Amino acid sequence: MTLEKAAAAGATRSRKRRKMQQVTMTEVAVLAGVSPSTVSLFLRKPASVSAAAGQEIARAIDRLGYVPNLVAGGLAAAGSRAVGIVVPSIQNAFFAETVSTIQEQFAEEGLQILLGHSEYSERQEEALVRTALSWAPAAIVLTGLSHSRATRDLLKKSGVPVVEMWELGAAAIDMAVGFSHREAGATALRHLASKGRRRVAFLGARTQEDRRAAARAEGFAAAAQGQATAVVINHPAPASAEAGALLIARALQQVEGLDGIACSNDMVALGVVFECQRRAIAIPDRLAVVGFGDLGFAASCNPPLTTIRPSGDIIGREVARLVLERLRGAARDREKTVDTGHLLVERRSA
Amino acid sequence: MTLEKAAAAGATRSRKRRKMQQVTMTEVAVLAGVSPSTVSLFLRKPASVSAAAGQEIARAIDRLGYVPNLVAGGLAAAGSRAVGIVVPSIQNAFFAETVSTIQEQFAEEGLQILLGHSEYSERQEEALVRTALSWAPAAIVLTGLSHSRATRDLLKKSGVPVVEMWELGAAAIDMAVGFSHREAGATALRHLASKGRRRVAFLGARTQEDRRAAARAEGFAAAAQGQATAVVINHPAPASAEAGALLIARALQQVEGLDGIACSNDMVALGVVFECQRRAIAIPDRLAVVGFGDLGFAASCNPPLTTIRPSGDIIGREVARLVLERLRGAARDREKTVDTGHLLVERRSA
DNA sequence: GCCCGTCATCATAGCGCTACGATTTCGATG
DNA sequence: CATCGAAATCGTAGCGCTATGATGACGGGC
Repeated sequence: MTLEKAAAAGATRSRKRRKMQQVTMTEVAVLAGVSPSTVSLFLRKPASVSAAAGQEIARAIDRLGYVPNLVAGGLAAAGSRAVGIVVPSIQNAFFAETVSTIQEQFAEEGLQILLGHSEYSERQEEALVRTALSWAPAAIVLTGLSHSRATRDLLKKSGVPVVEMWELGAAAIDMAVGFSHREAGATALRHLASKGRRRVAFLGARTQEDRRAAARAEGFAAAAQGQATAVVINHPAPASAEAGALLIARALQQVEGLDGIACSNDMVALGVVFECQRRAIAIPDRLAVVGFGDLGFAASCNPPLTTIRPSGDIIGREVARLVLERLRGAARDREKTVDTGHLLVERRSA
Repeated sequence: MTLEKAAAAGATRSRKRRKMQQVTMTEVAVLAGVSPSTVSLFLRKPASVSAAAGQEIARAIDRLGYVPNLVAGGLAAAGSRAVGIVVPSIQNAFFAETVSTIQEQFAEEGLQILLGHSEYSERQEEALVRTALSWAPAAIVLTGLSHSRATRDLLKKSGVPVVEMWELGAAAIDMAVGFSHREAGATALRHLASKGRRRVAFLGARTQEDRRAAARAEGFAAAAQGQATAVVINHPAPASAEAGALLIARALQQVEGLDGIACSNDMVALGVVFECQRRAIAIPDRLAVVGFGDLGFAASCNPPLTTIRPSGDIIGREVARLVLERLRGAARDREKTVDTGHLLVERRSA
């Protein structure tokens, strides 16, 4: 009996867990001569701690090199200061710009970004959302409005703020920031038509997967009614200059007297420009070219590229703003969508 | 017995905390008819749970829509399944490719990426590392070998595995994957020299901040000794086609009889190509151009761009491999550095 | 001098999960 | 059929922090 008890006690005592931290908040508290609660309070709301105590705590933190443990904090507070972001591709300059802007805005607020890319697959997106939710994130940012049923359910059930970006038009899960790609496509068509182009083509890359590129193609085709003869030509590979060269070759072959081109991406337009140089097709005289994206090189091109600017940076800023406002307690139905529009940047190519 | 329980319940009663979770592991365990430990074990090492129990648990998870809480898991396990990655810029295609590859590799292992960009500032890098460490990450991946003293100290003290990528040459904190930029610069010079170019220039963007671009410039200049007259021209803005156009204009003005150019980035080379088209300077006949990066458009250019491929994807793969091996228990001194080298891709421009 | 409101600080009880060691189960063996 | 070892399962004690409600300290008004 007594033996057993002693043995049990001994067993319990020998139980050791590896700590993850060398310096904890408690140690800071001890050194500062306050309680851990006060240290925690100081870290979260410095204003509600007296100046004297605050100074003491700050000194102790500095002296000990204390690094707060957000994992423990997140558990205790029932929610972490991380935001999950899922984009189709990190390598796509559009999303890179947006993610970059969001990260900047968040860094100031101490929010971390959990990033994933889905390769335009709803299945992968779902897996990424699932992982992100495992982190009890403060919010989740997705690209576009098309998601698997399971993704939507998961998100709704979790109650986490959700922002869908880069697309507007269909119903959003929670909040949305973006613009209508249909309209952007229509803008391209109208611009070409205004330049007297009547036999035009839309060159798309990966439109089976990229619903937004597909929407631009649709908008382009729809706006052509009675204005011009429009065809849509697609390439299954990701947008690239190479795809552009291939697509323009096919367009030239397919459309007799082709005189205008809209591309789903400036990279594709760049390929068109290169291929036209090779074939000595004058841009814009014989062929007008409109891009999409207003990527860095668009202005330096020969000729400078007329393109549609989606303003990925503004999208990023607005996404960050919505998330931040929600975190600061804005009502769930405060502001649901932001239309960032699109801008036709007219240069020389069309 | 009953009284005690009641008393305890009474004391606790008024205290309420908001739960972060609707479905917990305990509920899964109850439904599956096993203990929480077994569920946890199943989730981490399915092989060490009997097939029958495993099936039951899987069914319960599915039925309840259970989403594991990695925040709690991370706290209990003294370390999370997140990896902090800091790159100078997400918008830079080099790093985008590497991060993209790393993310793919990690997704399969259930590792999350915490991403930040430092804008080439050691101060910002330090802040990002500090935040990342707050997440008790499984590893931290940094770009380059130059970091603030505080960053190095922080990292060393934390004991977290560190991989520095995209650069080799100086001492690494822990592990490193990359290549010598000095050598890459030398390769560019040697290639130009082999083509008989004797009056050459290196066009760099942002070399005060981008130490790697600076190293390429140095390697280029050093290799020129006795081979050619080399100058280095720099532009303070980030690499872009526009910068390329500006730089080549300055180079042409500065160097009489200029016949060879190496660029710190394919984007800069693209600007050079455009500007030369405008000025009717024949590439490569009058001016040979070597880029860096082998970005998507390099092969479609007019003329196709001779460039140096740094293999950002291979770097990403190797980074992921080193991290994964370390997590699986490889010794801290198992393998420290991986040289991914660089590859001259000869096309038509030089 | 007493009461009360305000502000700063504190003690405590978990957040949901995992590691550890203990315990049980079960087939194989002598 | 008892014995043993391996495999499967379980009970428990935290991981480090924050939210909550309680306590103390202080000052103004009566």
